[in-house]
Amino acid sequence: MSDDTIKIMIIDDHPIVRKGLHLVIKAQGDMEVIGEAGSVREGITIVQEKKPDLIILDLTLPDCSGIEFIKKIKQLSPQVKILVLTIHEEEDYIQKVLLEGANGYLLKKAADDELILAIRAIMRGEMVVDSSMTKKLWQRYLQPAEKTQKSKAKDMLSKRQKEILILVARGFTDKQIAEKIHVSVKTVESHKARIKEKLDIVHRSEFVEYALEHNLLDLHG
Amino acid sequence: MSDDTIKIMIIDDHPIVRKGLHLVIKAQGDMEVIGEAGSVREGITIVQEKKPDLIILDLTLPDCSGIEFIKKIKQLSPQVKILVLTIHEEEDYIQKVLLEGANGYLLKKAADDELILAIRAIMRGEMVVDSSMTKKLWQRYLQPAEKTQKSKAKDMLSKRQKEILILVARGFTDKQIAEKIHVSVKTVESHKARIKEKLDIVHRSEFVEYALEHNLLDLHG
DNA sequence: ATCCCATGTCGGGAATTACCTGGCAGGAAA
DNA sequence: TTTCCTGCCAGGTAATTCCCGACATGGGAT
Repeated sequence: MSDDTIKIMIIDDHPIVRKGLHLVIKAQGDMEVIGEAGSVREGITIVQEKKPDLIILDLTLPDCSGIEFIKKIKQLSPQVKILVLTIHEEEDYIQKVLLEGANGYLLKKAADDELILAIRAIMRGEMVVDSSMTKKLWQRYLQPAEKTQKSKAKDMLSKRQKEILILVARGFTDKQIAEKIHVSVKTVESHKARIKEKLDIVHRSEFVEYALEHNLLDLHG
Repeated sequence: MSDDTIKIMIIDDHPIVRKGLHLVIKAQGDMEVIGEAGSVREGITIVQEKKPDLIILDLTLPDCSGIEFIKKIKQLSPQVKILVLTIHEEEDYIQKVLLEGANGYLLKKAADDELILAIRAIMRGEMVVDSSMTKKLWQRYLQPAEKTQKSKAKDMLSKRQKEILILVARGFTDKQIAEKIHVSVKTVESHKARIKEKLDIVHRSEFVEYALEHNLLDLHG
């Protein structure tokens, strides 16, 4: 801790990517990879043991979402810097990630020297966001309440509503949904009605569109 | 060409992954990376100039599908080996890729020494498939006609049927679809009925499921 | 040449589903 | 405490989908 070597830890479920990052970092004189992990479980253990200065984190981990991980890490050791490195260009992710306390958000399509620059910037206390994402960020924040509210609507939907939104988008009828969640068809209908009101939508296809845009579908039960 | 160094080219749109691969390969004594590209256009040019022995190819490229690329390369220089390295675990991909003449299919979650082993195996003339995919392959080929036909059904669906399948999955009503493609509601209905028969499905949700499994949705018009 | 069959195009009428209006209870927020 | 939001539910009506058909066309097999 006394020397100024930056202790870095890599969490990514693709060994090849880990290796690449490892080698890129090792090529720098003042950085050192002190741990690698392919899952959240491993990750947390190693973080506690090795106490890295900075964690390079891929969001799509097998056991749980990277966002949960950020939350946990920031609880355990708030001083550790987190650089998210991902393929996701969706706006939702970056907002959540930054709100959870990540210090940087870089896309995997970034060049490797961008990564090094980002690490140094973060260690100086700056926040780094991939340039191709900043445009989207600006759009989001410069937009007046109107659309912004809709964008935030996912968070405004209750758990139940989000649940039903997804089931509708997956093509289930109200009846099927009612059976799935053990309520009457009428209840499902009124939930749907309120979702429609909130999101200002009319057609079923807009449920799908919304779910698609917010990555609520993606192959699973 | 006279010495036995394996000349490798990397095509992947993530520079960090490229770097990683590059460094992993360079660490071997008998391999050399003679070119990198982040897109198909670049890729083809470099292949023609540098004449690599083996191409490591990511399927998700910005300008066009990796499958098209394989086709082109195999036309231009049939002797070049192609190792597909991807995150896609879907069965569809691997089948197409191998049919197009790829010599290997590895997932990015593979370890880096697996990659090296794969390269050597391919250069010996073997075919390499990621172990986590082989199970799926077996399932596919061991299954009697019944389900296999369903798997192949996507190709068996007519253009019109596929078009309608997607629209249904996107949540449009028959009426809306009819307007979109300028036919009567009744026509849409009979198309749907025939799709259902072919795919042996009953509910709308199965349209969505099918479309999701076959990557027919993914954010676009 | 002829038959077969998948495809693309339609209807009528029945069955199912979704929508609108309205109500009620409980909890959180103001 | 009052208001707002949520989750729950019904009746009646409108819309959608399903199940029976139909017919013309064009490619493949016999």
